[in-house]
This record gives sequence, C-alpha cells and structure tokens, in this order.
Amino acid sequence: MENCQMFFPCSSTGKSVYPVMTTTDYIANSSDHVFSHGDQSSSSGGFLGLKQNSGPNTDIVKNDSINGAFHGSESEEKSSKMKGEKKIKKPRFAFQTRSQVDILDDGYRWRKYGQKAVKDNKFPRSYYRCTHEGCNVKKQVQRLTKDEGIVVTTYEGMHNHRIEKPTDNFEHILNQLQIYTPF
DNA sequence: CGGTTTTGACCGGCGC
DNA sequence: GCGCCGGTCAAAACCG
Repeated sequence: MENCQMFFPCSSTGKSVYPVMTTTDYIANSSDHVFSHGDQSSSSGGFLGLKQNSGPNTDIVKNDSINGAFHGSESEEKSSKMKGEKKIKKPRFAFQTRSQVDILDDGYRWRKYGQKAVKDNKFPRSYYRCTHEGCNVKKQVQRLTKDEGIVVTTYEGMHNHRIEKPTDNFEHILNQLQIYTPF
C-alpha cells in the first residue's frame, strides 16, 4: 500500500480553507473505539501535542504509525455479510479543521451513504465512502457543537488508488512540502 | 440517464 | 430482554 495522503482536507469549493489549515490546530490521531475515550466533546485538544513539530504532515503519518494500528486495512470481502471473523478494528484517525464548509474535498471521490444525528452534538454526522472500485475507505464528517467553526473528519481505511483529481488537491502540495522540507 | 444525495428503516453492540 | 446509540442499507428524489 502506498502512503496515501488523505490526511489533508482541503476545499475545492472555492472557499479559502487553505490558510486555515496552516494556522489552525488540526488534530491527528489514529482513533479507535479504545482511543475515542475522551470523545470529541470533552477532549477538545486533549490529544497528544503532536502538532508541535514543524512538519505539518509528517506528524500525522508518524503518529499514525506509532499507534501501530495501521495495517493496510482492506482485505475486505464484498460478500453480502461480513462474518464474525471481521472483528478487526480498522485503523481510524481523525483531525479537526477550522472551516466554514463541511465538505472538505481531499481529491478523492466520495459518495454519501448516511447521515445521523449524534448525541451531545446538534450537528448531524455525515458518512461517506470512496467510490473507487475496490476501495473501501470511509470517512465521516462532523461539526462540533461547541465550536461550529470546527469540522472533524475521521478517515477509516486506506485508499488503494491514486487521488483522482489531479488539480486542486493537496497531494502535489504535500510532495512539494516534502521536497522542500529539509527534514 | 447515470451517478449522487436524502432519509427513514434496519441492524448489531452495549449497558442497564 | 429491552432500549439506546451509532453505523449502514436502500429506495426514491435529485441533479448534471
């Protein structure tokens, strides 16, 4: 599996979200059921201070691998039902982004398959799935009640394909970053 | 006309 | 066992 830079939300909706990311506090963690203990409501910023490092993206990747929950994921069977052996919890990681828009276009194509209201949160949570064939990556987007300027995006799984949208995504920007960053 | 969104139903896990 | 809660399905509506 290649490293997939789905970590980076950016909006192609014409809104200026880019500066936000650079300045704001996005939080990355590979969350699991276990890890979600604090829950978004109370643990705002209760995460590890991983963002203190200068490299914006590498932190996320590192953090992710640290948790070791990362294994390629898929090996999904598209059988109608997943049998009980599907206990393995997939690696998930979330980050917050300060943005006015809910739709954070990261360059992949997503199809919305659900929306639910969650407790302690007056905003609904939206569920998306990657439309690429064989790619079972899911993500959910949720806005915080506490601060409605914060959008929490949670990714689950890894993409087994390249970003589809060549323009206006963060991939090449990331590459640039990695190229130009001495570290 | 095909892909996506919407939205209520359905289902499984968990706590009481 | 039951009800709450979070996640998914699926049919119809919607939109280019």
